[in-house]
Amino acid sequence: MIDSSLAVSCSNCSVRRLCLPAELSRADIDRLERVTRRKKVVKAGEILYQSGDPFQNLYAIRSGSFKSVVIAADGDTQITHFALPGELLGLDAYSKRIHSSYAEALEDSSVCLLPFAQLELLAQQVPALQQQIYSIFSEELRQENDILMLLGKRSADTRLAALLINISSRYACRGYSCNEFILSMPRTDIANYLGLTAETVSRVFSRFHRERLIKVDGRVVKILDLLGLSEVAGTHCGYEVDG
Amino acid sequence: MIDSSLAVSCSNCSVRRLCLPAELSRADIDRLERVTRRKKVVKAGEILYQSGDPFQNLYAIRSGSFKSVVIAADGDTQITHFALPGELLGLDAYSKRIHSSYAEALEDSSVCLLPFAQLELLAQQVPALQQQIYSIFSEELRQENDILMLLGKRSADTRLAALLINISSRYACRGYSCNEFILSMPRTDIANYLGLTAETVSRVFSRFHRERLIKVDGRVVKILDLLGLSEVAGTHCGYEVDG
DNA sequence: CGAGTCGTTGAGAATTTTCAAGATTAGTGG
DNA sequence: CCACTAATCTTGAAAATTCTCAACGACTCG
Repeated sequence: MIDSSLAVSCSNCSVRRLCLPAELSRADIDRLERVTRRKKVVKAGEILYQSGDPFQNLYAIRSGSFKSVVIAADGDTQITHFALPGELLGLDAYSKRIHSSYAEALEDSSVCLLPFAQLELLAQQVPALQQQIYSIFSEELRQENDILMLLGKRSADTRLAALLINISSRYACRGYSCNEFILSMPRTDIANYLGLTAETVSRVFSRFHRERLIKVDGRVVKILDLLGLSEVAGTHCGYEVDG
Repeated sequence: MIDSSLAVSCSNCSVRRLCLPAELSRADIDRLERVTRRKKVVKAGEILYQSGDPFQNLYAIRSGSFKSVVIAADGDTQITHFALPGELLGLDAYSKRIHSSYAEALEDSSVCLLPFAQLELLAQQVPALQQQIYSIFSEELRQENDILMLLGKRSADTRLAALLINISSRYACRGYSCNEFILSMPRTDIANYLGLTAETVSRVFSRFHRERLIKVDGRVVKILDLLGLSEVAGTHCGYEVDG
């Protein structure tokens, strides 16, 4: 259960601001690190938390990736997020104290457990931490806007291009390569997420490949022409992409 | 600028929990109400805040409705939210201290201004208020999941049905009629939001009408067969609809 | 009253899905 | 290490859906 290797350094982590706020005293940092020390390994296909589970932790992804999935009344499932290394899972469960979606590892992954109750207590005593938590919530909402923008697109081309740029940018933010990466999710998951069929997703991948926008080999994607891809997407999806 | 009529009573407001937390002392409530007293009237088509504006307030909608719109790199616009009476606008701007979308009134509206800086200060002294703010952030994220679910649907029918149920449920939550309501946004806005064209939206409305799922007269919608509509939507979109 | 916006409907064009078959990859057990 | 099974991915062709372009009526606002 406990993983001692540090696949994602804390300095590249989305919760770095939370774990290592600049204005904390040494004593506060120690207290915080005591709270955020627990790690967990989740194998590909395993569930991190189930829909209906009580809310206890936030999860910071140290390595690997997850999908969050909501189950509809009729049993249909809808993928609502792909979570990448350095990102957070579970924030939406606070208000109801219950997870309304489940999170499944797309590959062997490792997460950092953040017990929210303890975090909350500490934040009451440390205003800087308080503000970090607001920031994280708010940033999460802002990134949702990028996703809504992506899903509001009408054509399959546009949506897939926007998704690729979105993922690329999110890797860039964490210091990973933004030109070449592995899509850890199967085509069916991408299709579900984008409101398309797996066949359409596959065809668009092939076409992008033929048009030399990207190089695709199974789940390995290399972006060859970011500008061209951006034009197809018609957006930067909210992320700044520098050279 | 200041509106003295109370179109939405505070007890029906989404921020009621924020404005009137149960565990506050009389003195704290007074302090809070001093902070949340300012109101603003926004006429149909007017902008509440512009993209790029500095973040200062949250806005609780007392009456009327808004759309939030993101402008893409290529000038394309994407509607990311419809905000109804009792709901909040602006939470996503906290982290960057700047609004990344603009909010436009869909009809003559009235909002309650919540200066976040002051709210934040007060929250540091009142843990109950702190938790309400987390709750509001988190609830906002959870509702985003409902929207992602809706946009992940593949057919126009399903998406529009899901949107109608979503809006109906949101009215129900605030104590308004969930069977009959006015869609304050034009068809083009619904289409933009759902990733469809206005013509398709119009056609689906007509079909739903013919199939006696709803009664449509321009922007007035009456739900005749909620169960049937839910079946088309394939989901309750996260809201419980009783009776 | 006239101009403009909004909503509806039709018909052909374009896109996407569906259904089906093969190719490739991944995982398993011998 | 190989063979075998299962899952994933790709591609094709026909069917279904949605979009585009166009026309027209209803409504609103100067």
